[in-house]
Amino acid sequence: MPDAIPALKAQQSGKETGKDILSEQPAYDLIELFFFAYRDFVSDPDRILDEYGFGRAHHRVLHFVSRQPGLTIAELLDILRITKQSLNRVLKELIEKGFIESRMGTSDRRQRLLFATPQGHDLALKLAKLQTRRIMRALSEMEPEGKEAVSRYLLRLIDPDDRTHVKQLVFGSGKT
Amino acid sequence: MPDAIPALKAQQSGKETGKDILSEQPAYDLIELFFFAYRDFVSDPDRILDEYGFGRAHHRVLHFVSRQPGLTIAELLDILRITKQSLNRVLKELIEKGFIESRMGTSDRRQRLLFATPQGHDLALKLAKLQTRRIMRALSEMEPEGKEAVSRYLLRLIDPDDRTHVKQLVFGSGKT
DNA sequence: GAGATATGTCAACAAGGCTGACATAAAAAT
DNA sequence: ATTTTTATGTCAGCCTTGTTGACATATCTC
Repeated sequence: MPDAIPALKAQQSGKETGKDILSEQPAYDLIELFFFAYRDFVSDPDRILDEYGFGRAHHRVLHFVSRQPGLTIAELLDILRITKQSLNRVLKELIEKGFIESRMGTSDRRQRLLFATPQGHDLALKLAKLQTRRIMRALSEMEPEGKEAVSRYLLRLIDPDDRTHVKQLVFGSGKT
Repeated sequence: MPDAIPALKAQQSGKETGKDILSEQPAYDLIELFFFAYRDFVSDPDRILDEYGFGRAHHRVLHFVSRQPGLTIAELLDILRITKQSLNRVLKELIEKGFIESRMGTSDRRQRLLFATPQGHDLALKLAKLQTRRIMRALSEMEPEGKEAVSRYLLRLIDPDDRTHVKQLVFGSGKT
């Protein structure tokens, strides 16, 4: 990281007020690459979603419901970090159009358990494959350790409090 | 990548219709980690932006103008991929509040060259440092090759057509 | 039975995208 | 020199997706 070098020198030669110099020198490269990568990454599904009259909000909901059959509203809200009113708007549309089904909870009948219909699974898979194509292109020619590094990096960008939760969600159990 | 293994087996044992099996098996882990990481990454600056009456759109504009003094409207539009009307709304506010300055182009007087004011640079730096803290936390205990891998991965997620442009923007010249 | 919890819903609003139409000044082309 | 193209600005209205606040219902828990 070229940006860090002048900072390090400044610190070593003189005295700085900041606590940790390395964290004080902006990592412009990773900040900007993250922006551009995300910009392009989420744009792939847009065209397809459009055909169904859906947006990115629908995509997120459908994705997690498809991945976690039986997800409750509360769990989904915790994943997406939006209000129940916002969620309900898109969820309602997904249900009306037959992509998601809501069943009453068995142990707790106040809960709604969400399931993707076959149609819902199809669409979710289609979109996931599209994004996977981009990911595979980026991973190609990359060592397994490289993929490991990327995975660990992304995981550690997440708020520490959420990491175990996310790990469970993503990997199924609790490893890294 | 555990997801790819069953696919590979399916392909090797039988015959599939898809072109490339590896790209057909959803990389759920990287898809979801990317979502959660981005969610938390962009949330850091929000509180500070709020104090100034700004949103994420203002942040993006300010960031790139601060990083590239003399950026033109057209270049900014190309980076952000939004319409000029959308850009103008937030840009106007940034100029009115004294965070960005717009000067007439010298060689082409139709152009507006954008510059961050000292106040603008201060805010941009403050936000960049905040995000850098998260990045450094994620990179800690990571080998230099790990950081390299992350950087290359993000770069290669970007549309191929844009990569050289982004490289120039991010790294200053044209290396990788 | 009382209170807490999971969800649904109405209404209003804000941010930040979009389209379409039109205006101006300056550069470029003829 | 005139015409055309380009870079930007602006008005008006719309859409998606987020927000808050208030209130309703069913069900679980104590």
